[in-house]
Amino acid sequence: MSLRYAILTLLATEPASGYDIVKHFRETLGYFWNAKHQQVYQELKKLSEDGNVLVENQGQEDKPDKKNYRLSAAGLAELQQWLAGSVPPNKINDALLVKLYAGQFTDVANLKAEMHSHRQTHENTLQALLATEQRYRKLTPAEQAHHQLPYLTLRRGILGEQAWLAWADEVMQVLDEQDARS
Amino acid sequence: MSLRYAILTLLATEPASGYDIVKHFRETLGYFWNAKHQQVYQELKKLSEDGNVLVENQGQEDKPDKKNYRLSAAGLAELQQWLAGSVPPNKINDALLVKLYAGQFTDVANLKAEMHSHRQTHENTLQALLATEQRYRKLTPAEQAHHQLPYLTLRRGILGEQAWLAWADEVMQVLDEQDARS
DNA sequence: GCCCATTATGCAAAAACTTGCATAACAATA
DNA sequence: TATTGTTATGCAAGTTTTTGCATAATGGGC
Repeated sequence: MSLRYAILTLLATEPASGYDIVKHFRETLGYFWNAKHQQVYQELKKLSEDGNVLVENQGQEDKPDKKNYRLSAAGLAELQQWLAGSVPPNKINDALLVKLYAGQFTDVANLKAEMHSHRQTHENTLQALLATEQRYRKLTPAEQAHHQLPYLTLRRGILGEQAWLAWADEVMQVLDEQDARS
Repeated sequence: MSLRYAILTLLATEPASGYDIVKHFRETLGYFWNAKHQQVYQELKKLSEDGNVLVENQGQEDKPDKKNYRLSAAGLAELQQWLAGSVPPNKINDALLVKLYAGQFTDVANLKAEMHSHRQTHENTLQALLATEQRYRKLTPAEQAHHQLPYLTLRRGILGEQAWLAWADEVMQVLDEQDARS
């Protein structure tokens, strides 16, 4: 349900195509929002039918045509109405933790390999977030103030990933000990 | 898709009813798995049809009858097959971060109230997890060793919640400053 | 020249998940 | 005594999300 509002939020800052939005989720905002392209296209269609966004077809010469979406007054109103309410706490479903919980039914080597692979992903994410933070820190105070709230969400990503990696170290230590004992 | 394996994992430790499983998710494992009761009942039905679990109707005197599910050999095999593969990295969709990101379109008081309310939830969760950790620490070394992997998932919950709260402090500080300036 | 990645959109079907309603007995509380 | 909470299960319908397929042009590497 909140995908709708995630899209409206992006469009509130600047007009974009479905492709742009998907790219944004994948490359920049993946630490707090993820969606497949089909889901985004479908939601944009609905938003368009409901009058929350306006579409403009843009023919491009060397690339496929794109549809440029921008927020309508009604769209901004709906976003603000959503913002006025409270959002439910996050639902967590973590398959990796299920696997660890059930770890006694598989071998330690498997668990170690899995942790290793996930740690790589999280390390990559953290590095990308830290690089973004560096770029933020080089902005002028006025620019920083302007992006302060998005920056706070970036901080969530950074602190979250650091905590994940600290946890992974604990896990690897225990798994190494288990390995040594067998 | 992993709900299936979360359920098989719980049943691998001990037989349980749908109600028991839901309760377990809600009260104990909510920091890494969540599901509504309907979803659990539906999945148990499928697991039963596929021969992965065995059912036994238990009449109870003062309470409604319950269905006791336990893992079959085929169920254990399927769980182990799933464990042998790798699990995809977690998909994150955090509506609170969307709201913060779009914070410029609402007022600071609203954001502060929302953060406050979420912080309360996370503090309660952390306290519950820390209490569970204290109980674990009072076990004998042999018992601790037996629950070492579930304990590692508990650590994830604790480190995750602590990181969340540390982040919330950063956010509240910024929001207080913004409030003071206006 | 062939394959793959990127840009750009979409339909159709399946699977996963939520919401609303329904039943039913007991215990505690207002 | 009426309502609410806990135990215990489930159907039916809806919404959300995923998966599979499809098209189409350009540019780069082998």
